[in-house]
Formats: sequence, C-alpha cells, structure tokens
Amino acid sequence: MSDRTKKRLPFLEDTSHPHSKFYHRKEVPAGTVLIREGEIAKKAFLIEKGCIRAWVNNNGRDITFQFFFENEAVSSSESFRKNIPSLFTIETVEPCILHWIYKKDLETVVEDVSKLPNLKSKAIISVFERQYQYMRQLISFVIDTPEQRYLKLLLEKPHIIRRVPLQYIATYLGVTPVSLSRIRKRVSTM
Amino acid sequence: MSDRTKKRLPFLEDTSHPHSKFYHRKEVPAGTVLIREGEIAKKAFLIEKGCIRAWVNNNGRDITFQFFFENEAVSSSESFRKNIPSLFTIETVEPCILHWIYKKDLETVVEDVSKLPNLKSKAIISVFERQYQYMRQLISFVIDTPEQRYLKLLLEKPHIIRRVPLQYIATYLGVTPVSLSRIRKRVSTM
DNA sequence: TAAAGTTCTTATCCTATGTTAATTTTAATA
DNA sequence: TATTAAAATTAACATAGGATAAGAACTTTA
Repeated sequence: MSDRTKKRLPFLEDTSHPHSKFYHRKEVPAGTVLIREGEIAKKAFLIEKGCIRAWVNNNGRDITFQFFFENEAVSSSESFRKNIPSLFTIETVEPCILHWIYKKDLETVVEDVSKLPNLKSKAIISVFERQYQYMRQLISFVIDTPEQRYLKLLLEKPHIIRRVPLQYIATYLGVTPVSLSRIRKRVSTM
Repeated sequence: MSDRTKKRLPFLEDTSHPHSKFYHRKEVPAGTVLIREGEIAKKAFLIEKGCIRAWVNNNGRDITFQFFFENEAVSSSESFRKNIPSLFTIETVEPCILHWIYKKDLETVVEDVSKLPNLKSKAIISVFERQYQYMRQLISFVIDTPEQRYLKLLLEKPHIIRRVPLQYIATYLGVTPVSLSRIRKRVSTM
C-alpha cells in the first residue's frame, strides 16, 4: 500500500503546544482542503509529515501547479497578507501531520515589516510582490495556451506589447518568435 | 522613433544622493547588462525610467522570462542573498534611468531578518525560498519541453514522481494526463 | 475473493508549434 | 536619402500534444 492510498485517518485531537513555534498540530486525511480557492486564508501551515498540492480550477478541471513536502511552509500568501480571495486551493495529497498558526497570531510579523526603516520595508515588500507575479505567471503557463497568454498580455499589460520587441515577448510567452507572429495574425483576423 | 530605438546614450556622471533611499543613480543605454548570468550579483536596482528584461541562455538562444518597468525593484535575489552565481542575465531593453544600492549597504536588511524572533525570521526566509522555486519552475516552462521537464523532475525531485498521482504531476508539468502517459512510455523505451 | 470505482494506458484524429529558409518590413548608419 | 543591418512575417514540412473514447491495470470496499 503506497503512502497516498492509506485509509483516510479521522481527525485527531488538537495537540497544541503553547511554547512551540507553531501553535496548532493536527493529523488530516488525504484529500483534505486546507484553503479553498476564492476564500480568504486565515492560516499558514507547516508540514511535519505528508504531501500537499496547490491547484487552480480551470473550466471544471483542477490544474496542479505546486507541491509541498515535509518541513515546508504553505499558505496562500497574497490572500493571507492582503485579505483577498485565494487564487488557488491547497489540498493534502497524502495523510498529513500539520502545524499551523492563525493569521491574527502571525500578524505582528507582517506589521513589523512595515515598521522597519523605509528601505528594508520596501525591499521585503518587493519580494512579496515579485513572488506574486511569478506565481501568476506560472499559473498562466499551466492553464493557458500561448494564444491565451498573448491575449491576456494584450489586455492586462499592453505596455509590454508596446514597449518590448516581439522576439523577447515570444520567449516570455513560451513560444518562438515565428509562432508569436502567427498568433498575432490569427488574433488580428478574428 | 519608438522608445526602444532611441540612440544609445553615453553613461552620465554618477549623481549620488547620500540621503536618498537608493544611493546611486545613472542613465544607461538600451542593451546594457546589469547582472550577467553566472556572476554574483553585487547590486540591486530600482527603475526610475525605462524597461528591463531578465533572460536565460538556452543553447545559445536567449529566453526572456520577466520584464520590469518604472518603480520596480530588480536584482538576482538568490545570487544577491546567498553569493551564488546568478541564474539569469538582467539587461535593459530601453535606455534607463536607474538607482541602485550595493549589497554591502543593503546587508543590514538581510542580517536583520535573521535577527528577528525565530518565527518571523522563518516566515520571511520561507518567502524567499518559495520565490526561488517559483522562478525556477517558471524558467523551466520557458526553456524546456514537457518531456524535458519530466526528465528533470525524475532526476531532481524523484520523491514527487514516487508520491504523487500521475494526474497531478501531468498538470504540474503543463500537459494532460494522457500526454504524460505517452511521455513516460517514450522515455522508458529510450 | 469478487465487484465497483478509479486511475492509467493506448489508439485515432486533428491542430498548434517547432524548425528552417526565404521574403518583406522596419530601423540604424553613413 | 541611400545603404546596410536587424526584426518580423510567411511558407513548407515534421511532430508533439489536445480531445475523445475504449481498454487495461490498479485500489478500495464489501
């Protein structure tokens, strides 16, 4: 019997350790949804044991774009930081032992960042922003075709189309310049 | 004449402002390399004016995976943080006005993170780590075929292959389960 | 062990992209 | 403005991947 086909375990008692770094600990079965797409994340998780995936719904099919394993931290960081709906669902793939902390308990971290001297604060915030952009770009690669990525770029970031040579945009979209040229022709005659 | 086809400007004098957030300011022509793939980043940049791309060399061809514009911060953050060779080149697409700070001047930021209480430090470091993973995954999408991504996964993260059902791995690689099944067959008979 | 359900594989057909090369268009330089 | 160079488009061909459906293999449950 492989790890992932073990019988789903019942929830165990909460075995909180008030002095540990993460305050809550629980075993959950495979297939447990920790954060659901569209909801606002209230917890951040640390995986003691098990495997988790992050996925987005694309026309009714779930598209996985990230896996997490032991000793990795997992949360929908933009949702968590900004109180906005999560772009994706976080779900266990195997039965897991998880630690988590509630947003309110972690909030001091986020607040303190903004209290740092200006430059430091800016530096850390820019890392968060960059991460968010990378994630969105990655999700676009797993759910969209090159043509869809081009159309999104045209709609969402027209300044890139205007200011950047086609050859660079092509590779950015994951295709050759020749193919992007064909896509543009196809799109313009629609 | 479009922005990007303006004549390349000569380097101007350094107009440092000791009391500004970023200490150095310079105009550079289009096509200027700010950080070269394989070198260790010593500076972080802020774009006052212009456009920058990040690209990786793939068999002699450059593959762009990110653009940066006005008021965005740019650096090879892993190279910067860990003194390791940069995975990519950072190059101006248009003539740019840039501000930068040297690593040694910013080092207090990074150091201070590690002096934060344990949990805060861990949280911020995990954001850096996550960003690095997103970036690598993104680069893999722009430079590799699905088959190459599968082979890399097999080599670099065999635990994912072992522990995760094929249907999830397929979408993670950007293909359908049917296609991944074909790829596995193709690969196993080589 | 048998039955049912799920996951994975295989087959067919179609289409979009890669590759290479030639041509046209646009931009840079004298 | 003329010349040259670079970038973008187009054409032709080969191929990998998407969609759908059917079959095989594997798991779970009774």
